[in-house]
Amino acid sequence: MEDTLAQHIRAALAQLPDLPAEFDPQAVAVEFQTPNNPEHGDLATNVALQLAKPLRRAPRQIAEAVASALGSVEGVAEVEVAGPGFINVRLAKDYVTAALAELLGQGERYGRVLDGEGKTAIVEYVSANPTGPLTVGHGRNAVLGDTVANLLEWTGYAVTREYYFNDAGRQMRVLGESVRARYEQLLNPEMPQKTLEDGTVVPASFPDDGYRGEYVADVARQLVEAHGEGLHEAKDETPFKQAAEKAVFAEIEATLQRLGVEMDEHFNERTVYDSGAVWNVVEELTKRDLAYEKNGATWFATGKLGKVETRDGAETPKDTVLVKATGEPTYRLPDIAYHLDKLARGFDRIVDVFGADHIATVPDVIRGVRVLAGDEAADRIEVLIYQFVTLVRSGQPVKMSTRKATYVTLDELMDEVGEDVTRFFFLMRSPGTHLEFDLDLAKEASEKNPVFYLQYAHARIASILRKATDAGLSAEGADLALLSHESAVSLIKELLRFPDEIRAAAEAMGPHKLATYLREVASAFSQFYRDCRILGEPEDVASARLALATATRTVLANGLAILGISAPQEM
RNA sequence: GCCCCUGUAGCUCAACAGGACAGAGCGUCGGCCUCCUAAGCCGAAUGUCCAGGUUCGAGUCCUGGCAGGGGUACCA
Repeated sequence: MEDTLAQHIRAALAQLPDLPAEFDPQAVAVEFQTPNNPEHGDLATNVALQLAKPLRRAPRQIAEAVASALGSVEGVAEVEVAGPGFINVRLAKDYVTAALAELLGQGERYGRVLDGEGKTAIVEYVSANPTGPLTVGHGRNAVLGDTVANLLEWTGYAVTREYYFNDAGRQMRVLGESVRARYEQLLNPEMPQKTLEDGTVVPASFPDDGYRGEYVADVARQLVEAHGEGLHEAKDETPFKQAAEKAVFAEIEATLQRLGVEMDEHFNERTVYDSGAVWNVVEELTKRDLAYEKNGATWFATGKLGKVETRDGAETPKDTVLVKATGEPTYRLPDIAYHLDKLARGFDRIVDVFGADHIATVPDVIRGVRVLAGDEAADRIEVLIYQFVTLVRSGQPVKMSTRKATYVTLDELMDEVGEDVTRFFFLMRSPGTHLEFDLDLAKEASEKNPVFYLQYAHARIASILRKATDAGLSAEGADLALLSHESAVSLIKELLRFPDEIRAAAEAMGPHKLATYLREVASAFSQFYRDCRILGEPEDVASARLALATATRTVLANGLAILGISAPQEM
């Protein structure tokens, strides 16, 4: 519809007298919005206002000319010029009912759009190293990534969900050492102990920055059961590390499954070492004179690529370390190789979901990719940065650290508030805003959580449909033109926005937009429910209203499916 | 110091690539169940951090402050 109107508008513009020579009506971008004030019609455009300056004439004058050309467009009931020059369009009733019939026909496919048809996308998310259970912070990442992946699927993309991890770094070594210390302690409870700065009492061989979570001792216990003292002679922490990795990954997997997150691929960072891709990056950069040795380390000449450091108002080029003097690469190097790998796999869109602490590192990776694979390739990478989650308990912020075990796990959160609430809580806010998670509120007030509002509306409709079926009513062949009540009409219009809302949420990578929209749908339904009874009405009216209820359930169910939240039949 | 993100109702957050009187939830106050789920509906109150600027029009863009978070590492 919007495209049709846009074409008519361009045609009308072309008919205006005395157009400036450089003005091309076909090039005009015509934007429509759905006004928040119903008095302003169903669709509104501000083209006349936008064009006032280039056309050098009054906006209302342009608007009048355009408006008069839209009146005859099929499906348009009324066109008016309002305010400073807005063109407001009201849709014809039969256009609206025809669209509703179309919606009903599509059923569980309703809302799918074809923007990405035939294209592929990869979304990398979670990507927690196996050093401990997933925490609330990982939860935001997991749920955001998963939902963005869903949105891309609904917009036509074939999506791969990938979990990137590193089990070879320093963190893992410390974890292995932590397990070993606990293991030794189990074998010899009398062994010397020490007290860490936070008061924890640990075996003397426990690393000062070791992992203190209970799961570390659990792994140690399992090792004692399986091997007895057999590992006592191990020459390094390797067997302990491997046991820990296995146990932690199993737990992570279970947590994700519970959250409704299922990955397609797990990508081990080691892959880009084993294939030599990492050293290839260094070599290629060196060839281009963009990498060099200094003080025993290998540097990426990001300074030549525009990276600067500002101090006291003076800008100086800033290079970046790729390989430390110890021979150990920094994470940027494998990250570049990993992104080249994703590009080589041919994805049209490459989405990374990162916490705010990655903001500074992203540009380095992009620079590397740009140099080695070109602009087109680099532009295929999109990074969704989300701000941190602040946990609040008893009105106090909780400092979280996996090492110190002062974290709240995702499992604990789900135990307390449920999986649906957990997902919704992470999705209802824009990724760019800090998320304050008040545990007490989430626990105590979980019944008041907005997610129940959506689920309630769905359950209510399901109940009505059951009763209607029992009463022998059917929506089949309903005369939708009978839906004339104001509440019914605005509900229909709300439902018709669904595909656009999905597109908007996908483009912005902002699932919260969909969450907000679904609330509006539920609200519109509640009003319809209040004003228009179904059971007990004359059969033709009941049938039409039943069709509208069915359509509403479709939108709620499809929307909740995208958000990964259950749509209950009863509550 | 410098860079990035954020600052909207008592609290937590929306506001669709600047658009027409800034919207929800929770909380507060007041109404509504002889009728399909009251986990609901209806009504009331409270407002864009501060100072400039651009624009027909600014919560949205620019400049300068102030506040919170994150970066600025041969940690991830």
